[in-house]
Amino acid sequence: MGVTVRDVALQAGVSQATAARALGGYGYVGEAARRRILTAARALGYLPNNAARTLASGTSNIIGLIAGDIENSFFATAARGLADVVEEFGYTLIIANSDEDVARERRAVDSLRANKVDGLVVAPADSRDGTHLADAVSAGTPIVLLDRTVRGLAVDSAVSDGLAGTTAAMRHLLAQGHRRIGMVTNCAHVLLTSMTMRRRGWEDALRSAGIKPDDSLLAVASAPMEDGYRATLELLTGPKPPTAVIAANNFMTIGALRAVRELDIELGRDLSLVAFDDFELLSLYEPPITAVAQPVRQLGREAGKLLLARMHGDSVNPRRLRLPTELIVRDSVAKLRDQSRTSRRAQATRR
Amino acid sequence: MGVTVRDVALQAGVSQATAARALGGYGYVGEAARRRILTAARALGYLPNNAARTLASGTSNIIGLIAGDIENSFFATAARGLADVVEEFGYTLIIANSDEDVARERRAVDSLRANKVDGLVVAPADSRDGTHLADAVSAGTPIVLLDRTVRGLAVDSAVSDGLAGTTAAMRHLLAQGHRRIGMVTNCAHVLLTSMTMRRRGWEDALRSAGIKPDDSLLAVASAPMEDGYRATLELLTGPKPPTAVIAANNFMTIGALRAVRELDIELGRDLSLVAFDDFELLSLYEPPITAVAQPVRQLGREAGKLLLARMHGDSVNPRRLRLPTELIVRDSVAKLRDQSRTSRRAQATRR
DNA sequence: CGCGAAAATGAGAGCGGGCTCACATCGACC
DNA sequence: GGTCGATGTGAGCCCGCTCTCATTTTCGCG
Repeated sequence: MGVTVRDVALQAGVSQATAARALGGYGYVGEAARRRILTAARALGYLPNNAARTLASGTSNIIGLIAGDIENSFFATAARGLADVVEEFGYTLIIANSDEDVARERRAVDSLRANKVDGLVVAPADSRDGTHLADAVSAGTPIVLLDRTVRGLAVDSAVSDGLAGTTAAMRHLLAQGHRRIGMVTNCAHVLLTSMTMRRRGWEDALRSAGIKPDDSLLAVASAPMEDGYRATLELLTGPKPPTAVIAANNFMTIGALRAVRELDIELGRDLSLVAFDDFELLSLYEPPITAVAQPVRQLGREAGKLLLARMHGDSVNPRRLRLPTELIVRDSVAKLRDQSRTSRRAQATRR
Repeated sequence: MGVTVRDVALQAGVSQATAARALGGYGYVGEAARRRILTAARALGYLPNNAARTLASGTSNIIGLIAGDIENSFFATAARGLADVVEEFGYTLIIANSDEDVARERRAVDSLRANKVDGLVVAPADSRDGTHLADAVSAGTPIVLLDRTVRGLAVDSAVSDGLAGTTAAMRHLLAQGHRRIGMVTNCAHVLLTSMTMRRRGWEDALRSAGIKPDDSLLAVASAPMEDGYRATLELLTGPKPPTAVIAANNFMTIGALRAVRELDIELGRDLSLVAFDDFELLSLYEPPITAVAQPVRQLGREAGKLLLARMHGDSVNPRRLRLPTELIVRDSVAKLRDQSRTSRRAQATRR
């Protein structure tokens, strides 16, 4: 079907081996021969067969990324950062989705390994189940964890400092006088270490402020993602609603905003909100939303660097990178006024 | 390194050929032998080597997607739809970015072809340059175009009806009395047929309303993407600004919103806006933004179906799917009042 | 001029699995 | 009992490339 090295060799009048060397860029090839070979290749429209190359050399120059959900802008951005780094070294990135489901993640790992990826970046869907990841590592496929870690799996990882980020957000809210602070998270908060950290940040901050964490202020979306709307709705219409809320990731943020909008609550006056994970539109929202920004692209980049180092034989102890977050104060957080506890619904407002 | 068919065969006490048959799911294999082989495979942790399989069979079970920019939620969503369809048939999706640059697109096509993808879905970055795509097709790699088409390239395509979408938006604006209607688009509007169609919708609608299109109302972002902010700023601060604007894609929309916010213009009163391509946050914006919604996920799905059909030997004439869009009326479009022509800046408003 | 090392080339053995072919086995049917 | 088709199994070539090894050519230098 396709043009092969043999065809090119024939055309250039050299042996298959020499043509392969010129085309593959290895070994000795004389200048004249090389030129003839490259010319012939161009004329014939030669394209290397990566499958053959992979089979023969044992290395594919492909790196796999297993994201929780590529539709989440977090992963899209991280993927971009990762691609930037690895492509610079001639690697191709291939992306798979786990849908935050370990079974699918396992299948993705197998499929990627079957395709002989040289390395794997994974956002693990379950911090307690990493056997398939350990298998891959012991079979020689290096793995770097992204955004989350797995208990007992000693591999490189690049995550953002969710604990510090949440702590900063909480301190900000507490400083404004808030005491009843809720958090909208998803049921995966026990499975994803990133979520666990944010939850812990919430608890710890409350405790060290002398407040007993009230689990009824923890809104848990039942669907792995995107169900933040319902959870927030229940939280805000409950018997003792919070005066401030932290949305634990960007899907939860969108869900929370929808709930807030539907209840006609005025953000930054009757309810304070901090979003974990910033994105462009949050700054354009009315009011602009205070957010904990993560260096998402950088996260992807660092994961790529760690992986490349590991692939190139680096054998130091696993490095656990924890990138700093930044609290971006905008207008969605208000000082707690006494009346806000009694009448929280907005009364005038839009249109 | 890895466990091979031979290892499994040895362990199961059969020939390599029989083990391969059982593992590969082809040819005749006795029930007893099959059972022993599968058991042995599981015990040994056998994983097929896709490179070898691809080399031998000439088919990789991999489908490639070349997106303009995976960070654009449009492509992320379309990718999702595409993945849904092809994974159901056992194909793996691999995604590449062209950054809306033909040269990169060409490299991506080559790389994907080198990896022996069985089919390709491409959002072509240049409607005038499709030689590399034609090459691929004539070399036997079926291609389906997504979101855009290429002049003179007779292949399947799945796009949304941008002309009708824009026409609907324009009709809506004209019905509200607007005459000076601008459009924020990007410089690629000559390269991307999707953009061209939207622009044409703008022109045609004006013409059929008896208005001569004024090119100074066409704001063109110079960077391929994301520069919509500057373009909108210039448009709105120019000598004769429009009373209504259509943002031609979601990056332009975000840019336009930033500009509007910065100029302190009140949307839905002093300026009307319609966004082409809807997304969740537009409905939560203040005011909610009127948008032309595309069936993005469906677009990806249809592209997948077209590709699968083509790969499975379908040889009918190329099908050009054009999915309908829907105008979702929200509050960012206002009736034109006379005064809006004289004083368009908001005078009171926030903070 | 001759020698040895470096440079250039070719032959050919795999890499792991698909696939063809030859052969063996087993019933079923006349 | 013999023939035939269906079923099961193994041997071995081939996919396109990498890579080792042997061989030839080139070239610097005593």
